[in-house]
Amino acid sequence: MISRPPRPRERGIPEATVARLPVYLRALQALQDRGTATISSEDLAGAAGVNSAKLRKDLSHLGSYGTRGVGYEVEYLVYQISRELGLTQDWSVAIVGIGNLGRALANYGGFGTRGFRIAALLDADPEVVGRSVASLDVRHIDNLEEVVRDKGVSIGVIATPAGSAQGVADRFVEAGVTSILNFAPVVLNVPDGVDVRKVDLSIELQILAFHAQRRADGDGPGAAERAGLEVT
Amino acid sequence: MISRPPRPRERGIPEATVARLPVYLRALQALQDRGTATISSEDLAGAAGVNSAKLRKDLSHLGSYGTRGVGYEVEYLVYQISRELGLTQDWSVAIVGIGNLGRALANYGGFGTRGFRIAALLDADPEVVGRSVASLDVRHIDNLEEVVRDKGVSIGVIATPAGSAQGVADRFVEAGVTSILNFAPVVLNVPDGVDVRKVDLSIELQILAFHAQRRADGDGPGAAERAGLEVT
DNA sequence: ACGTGTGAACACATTCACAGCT
DNA sequence: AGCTGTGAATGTGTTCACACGT
Repeated sequence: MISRPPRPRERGIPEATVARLPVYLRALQALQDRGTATISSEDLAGAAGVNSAKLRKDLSHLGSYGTRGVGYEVEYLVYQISRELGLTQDWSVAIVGIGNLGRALANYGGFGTRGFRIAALLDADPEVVGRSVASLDVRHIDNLEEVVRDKGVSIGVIATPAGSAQGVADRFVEAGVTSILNFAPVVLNVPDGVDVRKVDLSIELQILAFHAQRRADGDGPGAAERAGLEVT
Repeated sequence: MISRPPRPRERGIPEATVARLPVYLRALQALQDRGTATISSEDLAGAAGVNSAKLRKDLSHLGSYGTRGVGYEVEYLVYQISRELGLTQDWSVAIVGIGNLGRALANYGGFGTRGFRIAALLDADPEVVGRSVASLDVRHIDNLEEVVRDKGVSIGVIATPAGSAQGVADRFVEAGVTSILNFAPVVLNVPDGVDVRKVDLSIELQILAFHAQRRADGDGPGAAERAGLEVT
């Protein structure tokens, strides 16, 4: 029903909390779809794979949105978290590098259940430019600045080979894009004020290998200690 | 030249350090390719996008592999980090879900410059089963247990739709796989002793949106505070 | 009676700054 | 003289346990 008075809300939500809010949001949306109206921190924590104290502390950073003795109203929490994450507005995304990965990203429909809109697909390869992917024409990378301006792109996704990534990042930054999601296996250099996040398959595999080796090595003392751990 | 005496090496490398070792390794391999023999913490830190104190503390957890007044021998460090991460042995990987993303993963050649071998591709869709992707035949998911056993799979990659992910995870676990990399947007439930890492596009976008909104909102005070931040 | 919200204790991670080795 | 390795200081994140409101 989303009708309670808007809360004052403190500044400065911890980074670790921000990283978990999308997980809570997804769990809440699933509950909403199932028609659940209210949920306790214990149950929501279970669905999100964290412990309940952490969940309560996280939510407390957004304001006092629960009811003691009862729990949280699902619909209201969905709204509050969405608003906090900036999902009540639409973000325009451009993807550069329409190889296998770029295509996978372009076709990935459920972009967090709304909040994001793919505005353009760009590539340098004349073989790829002009093709239609996910009902969008792939345009040449030379149009990057124009596309960013005309479509109001605020998030740039880099899915190019490693060698091209820094150049694309530079052009994004130059064009005024201050949020970049990088899938290329390189460390990007960007000026202050630009926010880069990276997703790196081989790093994740290497971390898994490290723990797997630990389990095989030591086996005995404190072997299964890191069970169920997730990316943080 | 890899010839110095093997160091004792302490137990228990901090998780945050483990997550950065692959980044250092990649930077070092690039240096090695360029023929650099020796590097200071300052320079390596620059290449890896961290500060030098952090880099030195990280490396100190592996042992005393530097030379005061000089720096680190590139080749030796590459070897030590590789060994620590378990990359001196080969890990057999099975990918389940050969959609756009699964194909992208299968074709992603540089699997951290060796250490990982794709042993099998599996899918439930009869339309996809039997096709050849990245020079491997896609096999039906029903063969999961057999493939895990026969190919010695130790890392399972889940690239299925959200609805199928938990079922696949259960089968991996049942078959004895204790390392899982999950690309499906769900929280996986696994028993203790199983290590799950997740990669989630929409979570990354939502975190970017949060910071972008902050920059737009507050703008003035402490606006560009989170510049250049990366996934940790 | 129940479950949230939160101070206090603890654990982990980063940064500083310099002693100690080459 | 220069750069590593590391204690000490600081900052961040997690968990505990219970007071408080409903």
